[in-house]
Amino acid sequence: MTDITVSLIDGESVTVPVGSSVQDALTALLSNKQRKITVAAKIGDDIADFTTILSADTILSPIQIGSDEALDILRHSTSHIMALAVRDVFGKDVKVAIGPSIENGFYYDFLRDETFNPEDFEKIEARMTELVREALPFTRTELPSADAIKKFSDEQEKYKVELIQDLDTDTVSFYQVGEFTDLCRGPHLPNTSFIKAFKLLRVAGAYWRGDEKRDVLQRIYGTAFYDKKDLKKHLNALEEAKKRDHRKLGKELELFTIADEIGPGLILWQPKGAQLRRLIEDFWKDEHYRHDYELLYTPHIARQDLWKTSGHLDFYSENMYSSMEIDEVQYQLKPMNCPFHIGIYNTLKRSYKELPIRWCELGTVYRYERTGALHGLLRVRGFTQDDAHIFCRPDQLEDEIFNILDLNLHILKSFGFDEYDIYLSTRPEKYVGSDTNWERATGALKSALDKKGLGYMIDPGEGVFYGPKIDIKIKDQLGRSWQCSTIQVDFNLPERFKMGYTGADNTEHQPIMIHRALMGSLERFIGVLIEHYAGAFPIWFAPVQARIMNITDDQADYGEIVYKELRKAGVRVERDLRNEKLNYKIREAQVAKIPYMLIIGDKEKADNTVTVRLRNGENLSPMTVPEFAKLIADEVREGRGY
RNA sequence: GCCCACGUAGCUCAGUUGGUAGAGCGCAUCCUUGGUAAGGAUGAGGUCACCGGUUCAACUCCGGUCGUGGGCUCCA
Repeated sequence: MTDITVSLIDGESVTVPVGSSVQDALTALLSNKQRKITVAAKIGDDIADFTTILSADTILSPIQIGSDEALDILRHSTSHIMALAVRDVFGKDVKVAIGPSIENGFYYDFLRDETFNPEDFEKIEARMTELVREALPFTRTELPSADAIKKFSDEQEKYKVELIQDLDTDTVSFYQVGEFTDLCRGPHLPNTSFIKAFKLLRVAGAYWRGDEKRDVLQRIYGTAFYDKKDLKKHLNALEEAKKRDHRKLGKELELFTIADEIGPGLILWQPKGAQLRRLIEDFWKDEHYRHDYELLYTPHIARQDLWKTSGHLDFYSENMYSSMEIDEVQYQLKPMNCPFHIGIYNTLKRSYKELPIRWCELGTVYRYERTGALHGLLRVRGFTQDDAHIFCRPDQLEDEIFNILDLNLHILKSFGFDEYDIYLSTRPEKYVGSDTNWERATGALKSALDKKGLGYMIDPGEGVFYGPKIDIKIKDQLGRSWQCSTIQVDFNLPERFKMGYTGADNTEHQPIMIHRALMGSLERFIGVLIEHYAGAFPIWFAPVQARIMNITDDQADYGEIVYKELRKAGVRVERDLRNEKLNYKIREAQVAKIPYMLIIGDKEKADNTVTVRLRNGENLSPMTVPEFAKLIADEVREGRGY
């Protein structure tokens, strides 16, 4: 038997006998102690199965522990182990569906009459630990599809039967670990001993194949790592995210509330939340003015006919609230602001010289969301979009998109977001508008992104039926992504509302319309801001910038004077002049995440100063009230950018 | 909407096998006047989400309604 030499991606090579598999090559590799432990390998772009027979010209790239791919393989394998453990503990009456790896973990869907509870988790985890300790190998086999269907029919595994039927291939592969043989493409770990750390996290209902008309399965979520430290780190991150939950902080910091008697998905802004929102709105309006936008206000309801013309009644009615009758005419609550802006456009005959027109509005809209979809500030039924519509000529489109991106990134950056995932969505199967227009618009979006130097991913066919769009997801301090900004080209509404302008050639043309929201909605954006800053907002938009606290009652009168002076100077200041110990007052201010604590005792009163404590515990030397007001003003100017 | 869990004082939560409720924080009053993360005492707060049923008796058991949370988008 002759040997073959398999090249490795890094230029090395390994020699194995003819007929060897990937596993043999990996084993040979592992004997070289210099290399890190490998859990799988890739041939080209495909993850190679261990049983794949190698040829001499194969280029193998080993997947090292620590890579994202290795984590996927680990988690997918752990889901098999969990399924095996579940059936060991609860019997084969538990039917299995699918068990993929997902971001940060894995799940497996089961059909079982009783529900899984936390005590069950302990039993399952205990059994999993035993299985891991046994270092059970994962072995691959293949069967003709017909035989596989028979096998699973005999075992009454109807989900597996359906999966194979839908695959429509001649043969299917299986992986066996212990007693559990699962339909699976692989790849898997060499054996279970690679699973060093795992944890089951929660159980939730999930429809078979995501279809709400089909069986509801029980989905057990878990996560796994190659190292116990990584698991601990991940669990700590989950804890940290919990602490930052905007619903929890919103209550603790008295920012907003949602009341049963008022209704789900309807936000009540408390004074501090309202202040926070006002500061954001003011900044937004100022920035739009500086970027040559005009501000609009429009009503919350409109005649139903408007929504017929716009087409919303045809394609959006399930998200709209039912109509109300006023003077025998039907009116409906607005789910979008666009038709109103168009209404303003259409009140005058427009010339090409007027374009582009840039109109913005903080427009409050109402949309029906299913109760199960509601979530704090992030998904609500009444919300305020930071909306704008730009009406322009085709030759202006690219510049306008560029300007929007410019303003968009500037605003996001001002709030501390400078990492983004950008998606460009192209023409879907069903669409309106000419192919030429679509191509031109998509090209304009692309070149604006390129000019701005922004990397982006293409979401093919994910555009809205009326035009292509750019979506921007921002990343918060914990690295989580949030969809906020959207920029959409629209060929539909200008047509439906018969919008026009007179061109230089004295004939009528149709303007292009751009919809865009940068923060998405104030509700969502503030929700994300709360989590991003964990409630400790920068000075320039912190609802409270400073709190005055006296040491004894003797300085209460001085505290009042300082309070009035700072308030006049425009500082957002509170006073805590209660008969309490300083320690106690500092603790409360600290919990409330107040940026500056102004401490006044006899010394400060005599010198006409305040002692400044920062929320990080640091102290500044005493300063006069005007000095402190200037410090705040400077910091605000720096944060706002001017 | 669907599945599971949950709903007790303003907040965070206890409440054993059915016998109409507790703690801490907060709040009020008093004592204390204390220099950088909780001083002490006393007291007031509850139709146990709502509606109905079982029972001599329901916060507790059963049914319904409303609301909240985790999911239902990642597809061998």
